[in-house]
Amino acid sequence: TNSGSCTSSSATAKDGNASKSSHSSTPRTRKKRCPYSKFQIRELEREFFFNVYINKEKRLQLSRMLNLTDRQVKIWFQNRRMKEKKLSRDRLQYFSGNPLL
Amino acid sequence: AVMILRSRFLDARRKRRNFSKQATEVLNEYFYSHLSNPYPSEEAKEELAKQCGITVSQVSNWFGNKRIRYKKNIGKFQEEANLYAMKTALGARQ
DNA sequence: GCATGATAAATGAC
DNA sequence: GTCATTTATCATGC
Repeated sequence: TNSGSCTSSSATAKDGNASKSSHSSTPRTRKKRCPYSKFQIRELEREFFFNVYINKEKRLQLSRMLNLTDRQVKIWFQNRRMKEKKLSRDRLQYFSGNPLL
Repeated sequence: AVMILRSRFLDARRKRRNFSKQATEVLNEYFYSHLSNPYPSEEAKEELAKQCGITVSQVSNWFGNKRIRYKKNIGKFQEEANLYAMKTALGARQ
């Protein structure tokens, strides 16, 4: 859908530096939330299907392929595991105590 | 039949339905009576969920949305805040 | 047309 | 690592 804004054109090598300035007033901008593309999601989901925990090598490889940082891929897997856990809880609650069947 | 249930579950997730008036009432009462620290404990969430007839996750969602939307525009919620402050004050009198 | 509930990135506590 | 949370975005209700 979108193309130009979030695709991390720069900062591929080092991201999130300059956080050190420790001078009293640097609001250290929280990274703006940018939704990932369909392609990125598909590849992330594909890898998640094979293994819920991703190792460092695959993470680096995947981050390069998808033009994301290691940190972003790592965090995506963390969030995805939490999502899976919540889906399990919802499924259990939904199908439990069901008068049908 | 299983497929029916499954499909109903799958699209029942993002199909949003507004909470009942009473549920919103209960949630707002808690929120505005804990305005200095609107972070209910896990036990409080479970109690609120039971009272409102919703899940704990829905309670968490409601408080998350409420906190940030209140913070973003306190003025817009001033009237509502006064209303519930009045309500709790009256409730405490008896 | 916004209000509202749910979900998706991102952070931080632990 | 988990997990509650913040924030923006999405999808729907009305």
